[in-house]
Amino acid sequence: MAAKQKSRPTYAEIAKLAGVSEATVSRVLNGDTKVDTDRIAAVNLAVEKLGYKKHRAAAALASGRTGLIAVVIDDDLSVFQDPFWGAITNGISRVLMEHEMQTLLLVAPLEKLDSPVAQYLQRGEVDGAIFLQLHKDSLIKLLAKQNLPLVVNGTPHTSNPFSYVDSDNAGGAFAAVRHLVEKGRKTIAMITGDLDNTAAEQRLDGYLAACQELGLPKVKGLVAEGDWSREAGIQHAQNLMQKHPDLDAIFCSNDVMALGAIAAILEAGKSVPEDIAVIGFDDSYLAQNSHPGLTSVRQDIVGLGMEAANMILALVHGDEVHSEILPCELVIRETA
Amino acid sequence: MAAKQKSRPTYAEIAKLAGVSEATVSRVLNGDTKVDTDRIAAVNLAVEKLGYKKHRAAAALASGRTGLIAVVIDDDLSVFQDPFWGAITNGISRVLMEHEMQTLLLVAPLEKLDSPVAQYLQRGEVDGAIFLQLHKDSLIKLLAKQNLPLVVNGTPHTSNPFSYVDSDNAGGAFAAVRHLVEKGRKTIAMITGDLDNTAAEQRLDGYLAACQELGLPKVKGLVAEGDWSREAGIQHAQNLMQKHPDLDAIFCSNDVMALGAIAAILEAGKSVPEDIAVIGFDDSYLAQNSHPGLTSVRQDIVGLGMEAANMILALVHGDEVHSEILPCELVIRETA
DNA sequence: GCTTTTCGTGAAAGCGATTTCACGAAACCG
DNA sequence: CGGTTTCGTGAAATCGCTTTCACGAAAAGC
Repeated sequence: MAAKQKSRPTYAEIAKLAGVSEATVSRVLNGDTKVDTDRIAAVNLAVEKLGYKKHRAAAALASGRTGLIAVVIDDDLSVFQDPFWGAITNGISRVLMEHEMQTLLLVAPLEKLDSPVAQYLQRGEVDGAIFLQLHKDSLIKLLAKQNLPLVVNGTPHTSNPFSYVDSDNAGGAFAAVRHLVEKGRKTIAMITGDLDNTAAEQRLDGYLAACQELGLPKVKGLVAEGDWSREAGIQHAQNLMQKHPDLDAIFCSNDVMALGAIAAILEAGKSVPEDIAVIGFDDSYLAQNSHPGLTSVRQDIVGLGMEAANMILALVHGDEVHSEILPCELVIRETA
Repeated sequence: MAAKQKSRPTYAEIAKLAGVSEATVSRVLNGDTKVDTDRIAAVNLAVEKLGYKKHRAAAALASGRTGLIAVVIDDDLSVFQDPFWGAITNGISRVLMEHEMQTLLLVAPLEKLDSPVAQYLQRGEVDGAIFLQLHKDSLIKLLAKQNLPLVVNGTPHTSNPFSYVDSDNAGGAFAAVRHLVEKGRKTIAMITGDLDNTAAEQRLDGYLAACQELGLPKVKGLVAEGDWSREAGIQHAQNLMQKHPDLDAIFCSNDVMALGAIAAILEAGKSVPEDIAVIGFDDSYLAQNSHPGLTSVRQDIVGLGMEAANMILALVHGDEVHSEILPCELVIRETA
């Protein structure tokens, strides 16, 4: 049924060939240092000669460690279209593979604490888990309590003790606003993402901090809460233009809304960036292929993935880790 | 080191509670029908009561079946940005999960036959593999020879005996051209993808077939071979406009090139779709968020994934399968 | 009605690693 | 220099499930 292999070598054969016991083979292969140097060499030689590779299932059964790290994706429909998780998973996978660990993909709705995925994770079938697109903390808390090594992508809402990786959303937003100011823009609006989301919140914080520190006059009504959608971009851009005739820049919390805003601006007979400059966030495919080219804040998504993987490896290994914030970079194109 | 569980129930406990032997428990849990009905019920009841879940590693060790299906992604850099594989992997993952199988992600360069991934696959650590973005057939052939159940996404180059899933690329292209003709377009050019790629080839075939069947006059030089990039779209659109002043439509083999073409057309002072209509392929994020809205051929990517998963399940189960071609759908927006 | 199949079942032998435990040798101690 | 530790090592138990095998009972065949 399964593929037939020319039966793989086992510890028994290595032990015989190297003239040691199976226990010693295990010690060598698991990096136990308290083994005679000659024996280590002998075992390694035998391993080499036989082309031996560990049988994962057997190792997992005996040791309780599976060599698997789950990448958990909270599945709502938006996920299908968003290249973000592809990139981050890619980064994770590379790092894990280098360390002989495998990436197990778990895509499922996580709303319930007793969902199949939740149960699966509690069952010890993976050595650790990396959560992407986290909406609620409850499951994580539960798992953390059970000592499952965990890393979260994105800053958690509550100040919980779990480690996370995130982009410097505030810093990226700050850089965007600074760029606009340097270009002489005076009335800079922002269309935020869904503010339930910590990333959206942080980007708003960065915008507000920049406005303050760079001495922009405080104007009411320049911040509009969007929901990441193109429609929100269009709608809010229209409103903003109407309410603020002197509006000369809009910073959007993602590229989709930025493109929506640009469409609305052009529709209104104004030009980008001459009349109104626009900056997006993510430097997605969209920004790179839009016309005119969208200036946007780039996150190092693959880097986030690699960092997350390194953290989980450390945790599994029993080391302490601290959360990581990766810098963002402003990519300047034509719209600002 | 690994998470500590309150020790899970085992066959021993189920057997005792149900008053049968462990062998019978195994039979029931693996769907062996030749067991007394009462005993089946008793076992199921015990399983329920104890909240038992099979220990995968143990089952894998004993049976040689791992319950894992590898999703293999040939890793070149473009993968990072392309939402395609995220969507298809998502489709795969859902179906597998429903069948208690797990999705193992393998992202790595596959150029060599002795790469780590290649070795891994040959080692029987997965029950089957689904290949995405296949560039060369050699590895697949090797694995097929070793009886590893395989499904490929995309039509293979050579007519090999492995099963595959693909979109009806030719049909999609045909529909695009037909739409253009129905809109009264007379001089329809095509910018293809990299023609080493079977999808690009099939889309070209569809275009050519449509031209012929719909009675378009044969004009030399209306087909330009691109490479999927925005730059190719720009460049070829410029050339085409120059060589064919009466050009009134361009069909592109993907959305990225279509957006490039549109940029070039606008740059040349012409309008879309009034002067020149443009249709892309993929109905990606880009098409949905572009301005003006890009008419594009949609593939059912998640459907491809689900189909691939069903096929691999059948193969693992020992059933025969036949390759699947899923229909494409033209999504009409503003550019054509 | 007696032999031959078939059928359901449990005992027990793996699957291939890991890990505990005990033992002899070497190193350390006072 | 006797005695206690430490150290490297192998034998053997173990992980939890699957599967073969043999056996008694029931069904079928003559």
